[in-house]
Amino acid sequence: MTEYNSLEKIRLQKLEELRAEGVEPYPTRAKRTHTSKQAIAEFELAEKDATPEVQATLAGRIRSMRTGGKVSFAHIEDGAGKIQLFLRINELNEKLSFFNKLFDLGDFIEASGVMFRTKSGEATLHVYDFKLLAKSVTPLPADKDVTLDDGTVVRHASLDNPELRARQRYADLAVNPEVRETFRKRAKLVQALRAFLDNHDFLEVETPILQPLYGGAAARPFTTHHNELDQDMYLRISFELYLKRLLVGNLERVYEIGRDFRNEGVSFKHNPEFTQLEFYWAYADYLQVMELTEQMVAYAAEQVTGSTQVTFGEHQIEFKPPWRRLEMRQGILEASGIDIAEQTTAEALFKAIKAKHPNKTPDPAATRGKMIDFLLGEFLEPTLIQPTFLYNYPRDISPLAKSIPGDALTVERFEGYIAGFELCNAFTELNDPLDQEQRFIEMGRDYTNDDEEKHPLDEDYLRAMRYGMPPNGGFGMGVDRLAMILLNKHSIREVLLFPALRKEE
RNA sequence: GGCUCCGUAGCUCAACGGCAGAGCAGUUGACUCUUAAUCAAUUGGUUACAGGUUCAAAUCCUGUCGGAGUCACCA
Repeated sequence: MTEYNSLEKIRLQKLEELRAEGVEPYPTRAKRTHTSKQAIAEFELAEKDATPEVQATLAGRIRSMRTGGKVSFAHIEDGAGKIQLFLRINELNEKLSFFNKLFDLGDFIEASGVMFRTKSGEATLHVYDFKLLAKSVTPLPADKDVTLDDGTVVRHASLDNPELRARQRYADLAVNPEVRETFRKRAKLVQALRAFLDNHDFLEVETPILQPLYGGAAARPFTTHHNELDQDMYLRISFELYLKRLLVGNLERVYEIGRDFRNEGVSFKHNPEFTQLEFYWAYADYLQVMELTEQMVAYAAEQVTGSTQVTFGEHQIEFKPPWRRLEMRQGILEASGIDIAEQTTAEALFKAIKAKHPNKTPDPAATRGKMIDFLLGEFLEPTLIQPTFLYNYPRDISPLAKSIPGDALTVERFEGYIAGFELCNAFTELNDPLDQEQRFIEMGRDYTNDDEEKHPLDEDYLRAMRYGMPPNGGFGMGVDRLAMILLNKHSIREVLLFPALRKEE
């Protein structure tokens, strides 16, 4: 049974009074002829005539009320904006006090009347009749600023608590217009990415989220169970292996935008489910993917913000191609003073790091690739503020990427870095089934200490590859992270409508 | 998971061993052009939860729950 607080009890009482007056507080249908924006625009146009006559029926939520005995004002807010209502006893008679007494902030109403301009100059609907559309029982968080006696203005942010804002995103959206704007822009971002790929002849596809075997990344999966099949299933950790199966099927350019699930830590840049974009491009290599990537992201930035240059915290980020290209060996050499090409084994590399940076050493049991990744994260990554393609990665941490001809330790892979963190990951895809099988086996050996993290060997994927897979370039990007950068939000929770939270109570 | 900080009225916050407060919101009344309306009066609390120390606990201690930050983890 719901327990109501004192404010809610008062509103429930009003709800009963409304019913007693014969007013249905939740009528089935609403009517409107104009949005707030349309009504104002139409009125401003009509004002050029001597006698503007714009009749309108508006619908929206009451956001402020200034009630009086014989005249009241209110603002309602709809999807397009806010508009003021003017209610006068002359037209409404006893309905005015009915409005003053029984209507509350947060109620949805429908109001009909004629547009006019108040003495203070605001385009306003002179209300001839109104109707309740939905009673609000729980008050929305108050939003108002107050000037104190000493003259200082205290802004009472309507809803500021990050936990409440995330848990009750509906209330956050209802009272914080800038939050609505953030999510409109996020939608625009996804639209722009989709439009860009569509225009480049990529086919949008949907592959299984619920999979008998997970793969395509090194991450712990969520596990579930299908009752009728009596079989464990996994929520996907990447789209990669399914999308590449489609290349075997002669679909030359495919992409998917959807949700990945990784059963790992939560942080300002990690949510257990996140939106991923992956595409695979037959007959292309990672250099061509690089070019397409910088074009795509620049296009998206422009569509979302109107410019290829955006502000992220203290940084001005310029997305206009071409982006900086930095070979990983060179980047790590400059950032840490260690040349990974000279250290061809894990043992040698560990010694070199320990000699140079005794306070910053990786796990001595790590593979060479993991140590290189450590150097990258520790020394190089924080310095990559402007969009940068870091390319040529160690083979042993890239089991799905193709080796550089003549270099057994390195693969054709790049990651895009912006504002000091990883945005995307791409490579010339491995299409040799025998090499791929070998890599799976190697991964299994490297990860034996941690069962959940090892790359499971996907027999069906190898079978698909044996039919023949065209050479291709593949790409993956965290859409939430791009949204963070474009919208200048420093936590992934700010760009997710409903971020993962522990359950209440 | 480790460490640090936080949880007080519907919302935003004070009080930091000595009577639990303010602004907004709410309630009652006044006001026929208000607009972050104004004026007068007024309601609202198991201080997240459980235990302990103390003459006295929102305040100090322990535990639990939830959150934030950070580290670890995360190609």
